Order: sequence, then structure tokens, then C-alpha cells
Amino acid sequence: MSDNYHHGDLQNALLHAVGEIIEEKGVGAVSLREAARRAGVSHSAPAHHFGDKIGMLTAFARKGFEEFGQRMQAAADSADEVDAKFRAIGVEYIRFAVERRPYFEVMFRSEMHDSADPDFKCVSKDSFGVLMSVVESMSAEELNGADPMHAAMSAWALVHGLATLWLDGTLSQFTDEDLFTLVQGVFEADIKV
Amino acid sequence: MSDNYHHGDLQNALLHAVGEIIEEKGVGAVSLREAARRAGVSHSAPAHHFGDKIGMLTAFARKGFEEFGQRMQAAADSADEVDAKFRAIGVEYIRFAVERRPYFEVMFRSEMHDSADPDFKCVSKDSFGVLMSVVESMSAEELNGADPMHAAMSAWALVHGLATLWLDGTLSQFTDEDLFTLVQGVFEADIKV
DNA sequence: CTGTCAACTTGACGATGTCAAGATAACTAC
DNA sequence: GTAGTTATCTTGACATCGTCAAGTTGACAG
Repeated sequence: MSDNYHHGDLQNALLHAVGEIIEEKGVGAVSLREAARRAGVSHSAPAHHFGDKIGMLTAFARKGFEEFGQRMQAAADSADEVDAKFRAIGVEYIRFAVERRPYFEVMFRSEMHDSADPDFKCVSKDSFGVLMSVVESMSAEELNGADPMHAAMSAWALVHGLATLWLDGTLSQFTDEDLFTLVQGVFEADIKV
Repeated sequence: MSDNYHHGDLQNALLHAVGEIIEEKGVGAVSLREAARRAGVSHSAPAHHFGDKIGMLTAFARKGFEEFGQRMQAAADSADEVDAKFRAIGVEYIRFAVERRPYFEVMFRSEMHDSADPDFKCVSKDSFGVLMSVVESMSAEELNGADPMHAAMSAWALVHGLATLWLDGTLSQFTDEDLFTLVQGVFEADIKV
């Protein structure tokens, strides 16, 4: 498996390179040719494996969603009380966005992947399922009488909004340690609207 | 002002073209040359006015923030009660994202503009100011004892998350009429976390 | 040893962002 | 009104990009 063929495991090498490129120069700098260069192959080797640029990024997003789903599930399992689970998922969502920014950016930007890809749809749906199953196990009292779907969307939108505002630099006034204090504060704000 | 020079008002013509391109083919399809083509000028005329591609998009984002700020202010002024103002701002935020998607996408994606641009910083800060001033006029009871900053961030993150999840197609299961029902539901969920 | 097939390479094409250099129209000064 | 200046735009070039067609190379089956 190490070098049993021309390269060995080019697909993973290319996806690793994609992550590096995003980390160093942002999502806009991703290119098939640069990924190929970093993996030490010819400029059109990536297209052979992934079809085209979107295909490569979709594979990258899929890999991200697999890790993401596992982390969401682990967060849900880390607590016993349902509201603690709920909170843990929210914190882990933000943590993933900050720690694994390259993944997060490709996973949640429509023009960066092909959302019609069957595998992509599958792993992304699974991740949302973790949140939904937690919300569905909440009592009517814990939900304040809200529809579970609305409650899930509300929580998702809240953490997703925080994550994207943070990544887009709109919250650049805060350091990333402040971010989690902010998250805690936002979670506790619990304002009526 | 109409045709007093070679073109007349090329800058606005180019920004208009940018909006068209995004509407038709998405943010990824924006190019200096395509904008030039639509404005009927040579391929490097845009660079003369905007410096480079990021410069053109930053000008586009600035124009978007001007309209956005006015709509946020109008929403805040549309109601008397402070909580009605608060709600109106939230709905208008989503409405702007849906109705003026090209602007919204460029305004809130870090790689699509230069956030260090002084004018950009100014107009974007102004928009946030509308929300902050509404939150600051809320009583401690209306805030549920929350820090005003946290309350503002919470509300902003919620509507921003909904808007981006919607635009990115993650909520593609809903039609855009459903969206506002969803918004209403999310606003009323008011869950404790 | 030979044939088949997957994994790559090579070379080309049009499109893009950017830069340098030139052309042209408006404005200013006299 | 005419000469000079400046802002506006054009032309041409270059490296890089995504994509495609065709060729090459290595592994494996019979």
C-alpha cells in the first residue's frame, strides 16, 4: 500500500495537498496543478482521479464530513443529560470550524463542491442526523414547546452563523480564545425575540 | 454625465455587470474580462478603475453594504416597540440575503473582498451599528439579563446562519416561501441552551 | 510471453489576471 | 484657440489555470 504502484496512494496525497494549500493561501488558491505539484505528479493526474476540480473539492468535503460527523457523534455521547449533549454539539461545531477550517470552508460553500454528489449527500445528512436525534429526545418542556425541527434549525443556524462570521473575519475584533467565551455568552443569552 | 467621456459611467456599468454575472452563473464566474465584455470595453479597462479583481469585488461589496445599511435602518425605524424593531431587523436581514444574493455573497465572504479596505470597514461597521443601537436600547428585562453585546451577536449569528445555510443550499429542502415560515418558527423557538 | 487495463504523462487549447506601453479624449492655462 | 497635461481606455504580451486528446508505463491474468 505504500508504493506498490506508481505513486502509492495518490488520492489521499492530493487531498492532503488541498488542505495544505487552503491553510497556506486560502480556498481561492486551490488548483489541480498546484495539488499535483505538491504530490509530485504531472499536472493532469488529479483530473484522472477526480474528474475535474469540483470533483477533487467534493472528495475533500466528503473527507471533512466524515471527521465532522464522528466529532459530532462523540460530542453527543460525551454527556448524559440531553441539554448537555445539545451544548456539547454546539461547542464542537465551532471547534471544528476553527480547528479544521479548510474542511469547513469547502464543506459549507455551495460553489466549492457538488452538493448533488450521492456520497456527499449521504455524509452531510448523517451529520445533521446527530443533531436531530438529540433534539428529538428532548422533552416538550426542554424545547419550550417549540417544534423540534425549528429548535434544531435554530441551534444549527446559531452556531453556523457564529462559525462563518468568525471565519470570514467579521468578528476579527475577537481572538480565538475570546471566541469560546463569546460562544458561552451567546448560548446563555437566551433572548426572547 | 451620460456620455461625456469614452464610456460615461464605466464604474457603475462594471458593478452592474458583476451583479448580472453572479445572478446568472454564480460568484465563481466573476471575471474582469467578462465584466468588461458586458460593459462593452476592453479587457483591461476594469483594472484601471479598480486596481485588480479583488478591488472590483470590494467596490461591489461596498455598494451592497450601502443598500444593506439603509434597509437595516429602515427596518429599525418601521416599528415603535424595541422588540418589534429587533424582529424587523432579523427578517430584513434574511430578506436582503435572498433578494440581493449577489451582494450578500460578496459582502460576507472573506476571500471575495478586501476587508482591510477603509471604505469597506466603514460601511460594514455602520450596518452592525444599526443592530447594536437597537439592542442597547433594550431593557435588562427584555435582554433576559444578557450582555447587550452577546445578545446582538446571538441575533446576528442566528439570522446570518439561516441566510448562509439557505444560500449554500444546505436548506434546499425548503422553498423560499417556506424560508420565512421557518424564520418565524426559529424566532419563536426561543430554546434554552 | 502476451494482452489488457488502470495509472499516469505529454502536449495542446482557450480563458483568465496582470502588467507595460501606447492612443485618445477632456480639461486647464494662457 | 491652442498647447500641455491628465485621466480614460486600448493593445499586446506573459504566466497560469482547467480541460481534453493522445500517448506511455507499469501491474496483473492467462
